[in-house]
Amino acid sequence: MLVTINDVAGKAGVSNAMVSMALNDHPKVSQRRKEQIRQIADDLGYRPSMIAQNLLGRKTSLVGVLLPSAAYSGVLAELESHLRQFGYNMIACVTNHDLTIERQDIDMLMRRGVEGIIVLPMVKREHEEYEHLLAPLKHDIPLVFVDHHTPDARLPRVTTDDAADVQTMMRHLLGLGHRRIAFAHIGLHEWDHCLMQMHQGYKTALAQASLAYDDSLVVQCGAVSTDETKTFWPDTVAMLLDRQDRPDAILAYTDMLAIKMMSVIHTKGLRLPQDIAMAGISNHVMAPYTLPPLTSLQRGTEKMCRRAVDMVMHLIKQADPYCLPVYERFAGDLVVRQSSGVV
Amino acid sequence: MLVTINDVAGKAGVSNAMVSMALNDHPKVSQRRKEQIRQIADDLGYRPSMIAQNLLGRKTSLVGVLLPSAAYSGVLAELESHLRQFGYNMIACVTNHDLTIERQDIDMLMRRGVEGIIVLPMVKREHEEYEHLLAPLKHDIPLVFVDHHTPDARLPRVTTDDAADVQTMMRHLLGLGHRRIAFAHIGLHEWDHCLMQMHQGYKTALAQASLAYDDSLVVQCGAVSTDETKTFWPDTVAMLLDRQDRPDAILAYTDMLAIKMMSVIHTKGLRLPQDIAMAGISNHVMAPYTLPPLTSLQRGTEKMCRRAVDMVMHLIKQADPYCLPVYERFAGDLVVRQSSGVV
DNA sequence: TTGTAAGCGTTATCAA
DNA sequence: TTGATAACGCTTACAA
Repeated sequence: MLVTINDVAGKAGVSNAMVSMALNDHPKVSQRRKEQIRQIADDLGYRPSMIAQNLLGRKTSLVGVLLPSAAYSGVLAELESHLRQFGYNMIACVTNHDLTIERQDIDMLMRRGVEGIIVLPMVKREHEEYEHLLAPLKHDIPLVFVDHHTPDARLPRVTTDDAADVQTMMRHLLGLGHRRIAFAHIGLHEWDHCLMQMHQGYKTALAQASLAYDDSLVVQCGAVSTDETKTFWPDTVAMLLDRQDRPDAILAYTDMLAIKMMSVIHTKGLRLPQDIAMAGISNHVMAPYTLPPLTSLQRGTEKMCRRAVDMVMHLIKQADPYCLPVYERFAGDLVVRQSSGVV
Repeated sequence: MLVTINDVAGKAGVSNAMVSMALNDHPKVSQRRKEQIRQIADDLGYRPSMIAQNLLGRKTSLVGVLLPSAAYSGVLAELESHLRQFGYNMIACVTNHDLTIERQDIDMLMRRGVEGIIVLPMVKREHEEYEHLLAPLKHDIPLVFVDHHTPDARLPRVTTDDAADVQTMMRHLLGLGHRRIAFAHIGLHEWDHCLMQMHQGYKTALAQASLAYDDSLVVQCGAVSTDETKTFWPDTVAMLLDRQDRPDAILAYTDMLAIKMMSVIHTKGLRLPQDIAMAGISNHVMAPYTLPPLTSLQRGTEKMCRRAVDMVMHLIKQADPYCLPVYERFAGDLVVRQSSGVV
């Protein structure tokens, strides 16, 4: 069994209240007593139970994180590192894209007394499926959405700046003289906010360069299912490459997709970047080692995570879930390598 | 404020004990009462506080996970998914390879009443630096080490079977007729248990094939620093490829390293796998899309994680941290692609 | 069948 | 300066 405050009090021959005050450096306790009690507490290896402390006040120093799948686990570590700067710990829940599980997890988090919740995006979430997420707000437990499309614009959220990032990459490609630039993705759906934004960024960039938008250059080269399994359609890519009016550059919506496409380009015997240029987004660890090294874009994920944590912390202090300017986007940085055709 | 059991009791005009029993389906409560009380509890949105519940018994349904860096975050999600099968939740701590932080985290986890702790490996941990890890054991809180070299052989631990995995891959390469097989890594140290095991597996495989061990074929092609930053030494790889007695195959200790090395092989104008074959370990998502697709080995990480969770669960029930056959290795599965030179 | 009371480990508010 | 005592929200004997 763990040693309690009463054990210390007993050994020291004082009341437990005395021990509590001494260890919390209360001014009304004499220096001698403090030292004596601290000594005994140390000897016994006493450590105050946070459970008991939590029962008193509202402060559990706990934040819940809901993430849909292992795919986001990198963000988990990122969030934890920031949370601990504030002395907070994290209960992580992998909801597996399941609404029922998400509901149960939120319930559990509230019952454990978390002070805030950070929600990462599910692949698919309909608008009406937000109700359970709003429950914590009723109890003044703030929610922050990360990379997430929310139904209520007043809810605090942070995202990467998908449109801006695509525009940045497009400007780079256009600057290199590419004119027919394809945009490759693995699924465009109403609920995929990120992809919609990217698509928008693609169009905007073309418009700004006074180029016509050609719908046939936006191609789906694979698919994601709800369990995050990704399929890749090499045949579609091959068809794209075989076209008379082959694009002179392809912007893939992730580096992973770009790399997969590059393997098709290579087997087709096309030269990269002379025959066709390639660019990805996400700056994957592998990007510097592809053939040729892949031009990419380092996303603002880290900044975004940090801000998400700052937001929860702020909201926890304010106890008003609607007190912030609520939507912040974080743009990334271009990483130029050879695949885009730099001279 | 959250609604408590007393709120329900007040509204129902009964004692709080009544409510507790009714909601816990205690036999000594009449059916009518149960229904009535449940109705009111639901109306009020009452959910019992786990904090209060935790204060009573020892059961917090909480397990702590210590992981050194974001590099292991994939394992985090894996562990969480298994833990939740048992109704347990996870507090994850990223210790950043820092012993002081690890000590604080363990202290925090105990004060939060976790029932068990799963420890992932630090890059560097000296034997004498285990004391703080043993503290939980003194309080009957079981520890399970994952992929970890422990000082006390009686401590429960699971690892991937590094030696066996390398042997599996070596057998594959030898079976294809390769004789001069190099082993590439990014740092061989006394404390890097995994790499030592792999090295051992490499030697064993050679011995079993009645081939001489050539120390010059074991080459360090990069380095890891304590903050997990990995450097790659292309020049060393180039030198290896330029040697008169160039190896006819290279086994890299991770796919990442293999892919980096392949980029050097390509720029040297050597053909893969005709001039030199390549194999990696870890079956990276990218492995099927390298040029040529990389032969690799899917590690037993998932099985290992599942077992780690099973072990903690078992130990929690047993309350005896030394009650298990303690060391289990999980071997992986060969994934043959073209880079190894399959005909 | 129901209510009362004690206790879990703390902290805080009183008196002494 | 110190020691009782109540309180936090819940469970469980025990008494009614």
